[in-house]
Amino acid sequence: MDYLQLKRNALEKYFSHLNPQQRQAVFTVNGAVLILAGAGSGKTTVLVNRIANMILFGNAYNDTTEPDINDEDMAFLGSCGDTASEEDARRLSDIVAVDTVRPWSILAITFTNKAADELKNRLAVMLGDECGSEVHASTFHSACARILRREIELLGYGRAFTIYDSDDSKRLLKSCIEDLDQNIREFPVNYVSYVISQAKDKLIDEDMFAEDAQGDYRNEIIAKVYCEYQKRLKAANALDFDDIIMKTVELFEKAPDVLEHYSNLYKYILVDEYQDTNTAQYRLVSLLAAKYKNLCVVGDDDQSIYRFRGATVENILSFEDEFADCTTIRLEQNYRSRQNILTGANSVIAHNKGRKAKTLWSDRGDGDKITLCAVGDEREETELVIREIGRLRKSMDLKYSDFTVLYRMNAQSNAFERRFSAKGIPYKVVGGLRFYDRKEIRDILAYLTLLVNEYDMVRFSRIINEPKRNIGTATVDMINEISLNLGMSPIEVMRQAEGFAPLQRKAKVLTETAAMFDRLRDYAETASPVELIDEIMAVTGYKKMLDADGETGITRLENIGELKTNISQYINDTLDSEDDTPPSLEGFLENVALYAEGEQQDEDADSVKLMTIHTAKGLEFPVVFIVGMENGIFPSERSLASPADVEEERRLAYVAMTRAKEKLYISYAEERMLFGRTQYNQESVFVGENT
DNA sequence: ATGGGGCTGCTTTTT
DNA sequence: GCAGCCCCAT
Repeated sequence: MDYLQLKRNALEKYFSHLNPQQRQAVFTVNGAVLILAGAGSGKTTVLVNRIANMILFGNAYNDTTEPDINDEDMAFLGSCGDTASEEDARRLSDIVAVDTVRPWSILAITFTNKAADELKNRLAVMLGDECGSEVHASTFHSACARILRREIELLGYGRAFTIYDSDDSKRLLKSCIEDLDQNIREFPVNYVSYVISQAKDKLIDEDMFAEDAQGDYRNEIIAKVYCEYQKRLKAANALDFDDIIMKTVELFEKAPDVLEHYSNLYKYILVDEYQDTNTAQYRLVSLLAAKYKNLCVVGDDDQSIYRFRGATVENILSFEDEFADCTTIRLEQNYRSRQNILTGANSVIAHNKGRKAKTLWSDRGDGDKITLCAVGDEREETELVIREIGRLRKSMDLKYSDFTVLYRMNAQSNAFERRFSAKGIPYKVVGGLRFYDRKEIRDILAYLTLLVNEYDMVRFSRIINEPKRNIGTATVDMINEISLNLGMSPIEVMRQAEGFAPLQRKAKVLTETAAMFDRLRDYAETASPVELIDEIMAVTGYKKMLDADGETGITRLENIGELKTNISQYINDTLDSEDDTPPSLEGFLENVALYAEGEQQDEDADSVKLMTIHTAKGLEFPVVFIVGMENGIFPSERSLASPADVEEERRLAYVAMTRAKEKLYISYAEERMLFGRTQYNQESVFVGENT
């Protein structure tokens, strides 16, 4: 056998735990690659192995040059086993490697921190901790925030910018609408926020929006609000989530040398869940990949369920047109579910038009048929689920944690929670209120933020009278107005309260409070963040306030204790990771803003899981109940009018069905109490489509 | 400036 | 059904 043959055999053996399509994806290193990865097809495994291949062997598999090889190495190539040890891998790499990629030249982008963490962990296992952690695996937002921390001064913001989540940004938006003297009823914050966010997702800035709005009364006003909102964000030295992407694109377009720098740094780019990218993210990736054109995107158009937040399936659908020499690979073997479940899911999704046809298959056997259950009302639905859980626990020896109930809307969890409690069935609602959304946590974080960025007007307004200091809304509005007009920070305005006529009556309390902030800032110079929180709690009277608040006060103090634990953990983790950035308060706050993980849930707890289908994406469970399969619920009432929306709902149904490994139940009720009213629904159109 | 009572409105969610 | 928000009374 010649060298090329031996080399390929050896590499195929090294990756023999993958199927042929997965291996093709792993070996295709250069140029544009589209990996259409069906549900449960081992997508993350492919990503991890592809990165490992790039680092260890580079383009060895497809390279056709024949180097001089000594007999000993040739013999090794012919003999190296399929359970290659790390030593064997090194030697194989020494012999065959061609154009290997340095780990830090790889940018792997995901949507969630969870996905980024999983990628990092599996890379560390496969490549060793050191090499694994050198790969840049992060979310769109943290990758961009990292870049902006270095470069944002080019756009006129300060490097200590704060990141506003949707609650912060809605507060700011509300103040803009009110100050522009608009009727809040006619321009509800949620609506305006949605419109502006949609615009930002499409890279439409306030000037472009104003131009497009000409002649449309509502949009003309929204354009004014948008403009004011951006002005205030900048004054507060803050970016909202959408800005993080949009400003990075703006930076790259304005400063070609900066783009050049990052293009040279990230020579290989991988994007996970590509079907969920929006226009801004698409543009960002295009800009970064334009120079070397090594772009690999992974996704499944059938699992695109985030259209409502700007995701455009078109990005994945048109990828092959965009990159003419693109290699497309389909992963259709499913390692998760029984065939009967997949057959049902395939048959439902086949009703969608304009998709990249895929047919999932499994060699795990047929398994049971999907169980369809018509019930009278939501009460009967819960009884059905409880009965089946009891039955299967006995007959199949399953644990509570093997069961999951999936629903379309959070409001549907209520009926299950009540009945599960009544019957003593342990359950856990996954998702919902997050730790960092709690009032007390947001308040303490607002204090911390102000010590880093005293221009942050939203956080200032949040806590300046919390606990009560007799500084009411009228005074706060006045401070903010002066601050905006003079370009001073609100705290600076308070310091100089004596000098502003409208504030003179309140001057005493204002200067005192400003002095308190100054002392805290001095304290922060030398104290650890945990000590700083204790000092804030004591000095501001926040602790006193909670102490006086009985039960809720105790819980809230406990939560703040939890926050302190999180900070210590962050500091330890950052020290351990030998990252180039040392731990800091700023770093922690960014971490909180971009990594607001949900409630820590003990994975071991033996409980039935309740969650929305959106939350379940990417997860798998032995037994799944999809409940409320009724027109008006699923597909949702609001989607019924638009075929495109119903298609998205159908994809959602597909995601739900493909979560199940062993058994799948689908139920629908004739009558259902929702939002305090009884409604009568027909079975969902999707029910009939699954056979 | 603050607290209480009525009214609305309400998919899906991550960053 | 209920939470959050607005307005009004104190």
